Amino acid sequence: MSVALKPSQALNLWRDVVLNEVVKREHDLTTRQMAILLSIYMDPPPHTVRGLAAKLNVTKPVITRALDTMGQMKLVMRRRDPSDRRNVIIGKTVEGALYLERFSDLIVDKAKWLAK
Amino acid sequence: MSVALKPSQALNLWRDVVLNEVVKREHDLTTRQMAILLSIYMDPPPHTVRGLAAKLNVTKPVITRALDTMGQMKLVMRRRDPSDRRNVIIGKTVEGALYLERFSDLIVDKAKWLAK
DNA sequence: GGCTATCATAACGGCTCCGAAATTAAATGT
DNA sequence: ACATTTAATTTCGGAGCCGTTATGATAGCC
Repeated sequence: MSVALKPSQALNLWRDVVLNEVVKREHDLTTRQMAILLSIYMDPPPHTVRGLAAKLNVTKPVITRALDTMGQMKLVMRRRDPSDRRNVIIGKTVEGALYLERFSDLIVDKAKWLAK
Repeated sequence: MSVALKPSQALNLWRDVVLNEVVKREHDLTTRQMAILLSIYMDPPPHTVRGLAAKLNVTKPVITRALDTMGQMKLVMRRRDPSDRRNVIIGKTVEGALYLERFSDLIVDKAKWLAK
């Protein structure tokens, strides 16, 4: 099953959601940070700095710094990989899950009213 | 008619699109710039600095600077309002329309494969 | 043990954005 | 005509993110 969406509906949806995020100013994540956050929560684990950097096509310090920022916001968690202590395993948090839950509700709600 | 979308589909859609934009690195717009751009192209004109600032709940310099940046990218256009020369009327460009057309195609395409 | 490779982070300089306050220009009121 | 109001911009100091390069710590190989 697929989700049918017309071009103008897509742009209106994007405008509604982005506008809502800007006005709300809750966490003020950059596009890269959002991509990292969604990858962590929606892609199968484990997630490492190296893996995320490769996926996003950015350098590793970009990931490290984004994790610093989002870690302070409690949206993600870091811990050392016990089996190879060079690696850092990136994990979810309750706050992060709640944030994305609210975010998805917003998208679903805006989508509902698109072609009304 | 409405667009049915489940929470996990919404987040997967967002991840796909945002990831694509990050990897592509075409214009690298901030969230605020994207909100401004989409408002200009999807909301009924006329658009002014003051109006956009009020809509996004930001100060006017934020709008002025975003228009500087996106003007250099040829995504938007500025001209004085002839009937009240204090106002600046913000308009669309061919490049901006093409950019958003490609962007909407991306969203539509990603949406198509969501629940496959 | 010692060499090399790998992973993440820290340090550095550069760029862009931010909000607040000051400035310029145009319209309006008296 | 002149003071006030309104719109947009410029200026200023500060904060955050960027990529490159250097550093530290762990693992694997001989």
